[in-house]
Amino acid sequence: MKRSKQERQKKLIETINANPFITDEDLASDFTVSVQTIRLDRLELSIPELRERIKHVASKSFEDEVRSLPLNEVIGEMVDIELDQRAISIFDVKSEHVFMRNSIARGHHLFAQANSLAVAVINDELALTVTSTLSFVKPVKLGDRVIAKAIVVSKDEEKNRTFVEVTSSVENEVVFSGQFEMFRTNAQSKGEMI
Amino acid sequence: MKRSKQERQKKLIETINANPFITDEDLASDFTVSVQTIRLDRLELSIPELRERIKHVASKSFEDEVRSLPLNEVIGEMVDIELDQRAISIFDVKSEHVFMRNSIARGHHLFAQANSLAVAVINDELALTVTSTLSFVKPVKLGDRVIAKAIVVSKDEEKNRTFVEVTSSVENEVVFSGQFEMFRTNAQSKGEMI
DNA sequence: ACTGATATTAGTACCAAGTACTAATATCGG
DNA sequence: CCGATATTAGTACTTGGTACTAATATCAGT
Repeated sequence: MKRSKQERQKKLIETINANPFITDEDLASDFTVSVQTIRLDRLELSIPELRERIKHVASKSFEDEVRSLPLNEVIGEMVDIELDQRAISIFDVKSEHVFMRNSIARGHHLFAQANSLAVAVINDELALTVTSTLSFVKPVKLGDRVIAKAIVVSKDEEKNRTFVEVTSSVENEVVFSGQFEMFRTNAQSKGEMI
Repeated sequence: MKRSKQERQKKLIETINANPFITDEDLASDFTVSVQTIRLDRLELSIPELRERIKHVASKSFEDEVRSLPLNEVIGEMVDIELDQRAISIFDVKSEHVFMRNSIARGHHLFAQANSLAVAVINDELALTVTSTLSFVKPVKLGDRVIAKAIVVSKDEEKNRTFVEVTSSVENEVVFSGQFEMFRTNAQSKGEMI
């Protein structure tokens, strides 16, 4: 069954990679060797102990959470905001945002940045996009830093509408612009609503 | 400094949520109480010990690893496509797509579904969105299944433009519609372009 | 068959970060 | 001032290890 040390160690790496949550004891019985052998193997291969492995996976995910959640809140990093007036955010185009073929950013990421900025600039409990008109002026490429500026251009208090204009640029060249008509629940709801 | 037990426990929850990697000892010195007090608190609040917390975070992330990526290709699941004619995709609204406050889907997810469908329906090497006009007709809620239909309405061969109309509905009720003007690199580029 | 090297196993002491439990003090509210 | 609640202290025990020493196995080559 068990071939050489090398072979065991190779499988050990695979096994631990597939399931970092396995203890030395379990590994030992899996490989039908002693716990000490497993520990010597880990030592030689410099594979950390269970608890360190788990911690690593956990902390990695904890950082990612910051990266993946923001798909909820504002897309891009908010650098300036004056509620009901204007807001600015920065969005760095990474490989996960572009078409493989040509490294051009997918439109919905630009929209997401602009739309979430339009939502954020509105000083209210709730803001929803009603309509919008977009213009993708110039392709945005991998590595570009997109700066989006949102400006509140007008309001229709009766209809609970706010009109926001967002312009995104890369190195001072406009790449995208959009007009957003936003619905807002207005300030009656000053009190907490659960 | 320290108010009541309740207050401490409330802050304890917050602290641990913010950083699950903290030990009882560190918590004790943070709150200037004994380690035992912290342990009693955790017991009462049924907060697991550090190692269990870490394990939880790690295993959660281990499963999630699949969910965070799909923002790349088509958003939603393509169920039908006839190139240059029409395409249909389904998108299930999950908790990561909605505003916490009211469980309404964020606009950019609906846009992303529609936009990626508009891109997909175009039978060409490359399709880019040039302009679009959107209408968010009705709020989409957590748990809704959004069906988007894209139809190619016209073409301007000279200008390399294709016009696509996308209508999204939930249970046969229209929730979103968008007109997309798409740019396409046309069929000269039959040969592979790297 | 014998030797030396390499590999494996066994065993001990120790650590971190706990649980579980008992018991002694503090602190507060009526 | 008394009793209840809260806090602290202390001990025994647990997991999943590290670090280290020492005893065996196993194998390869001469």
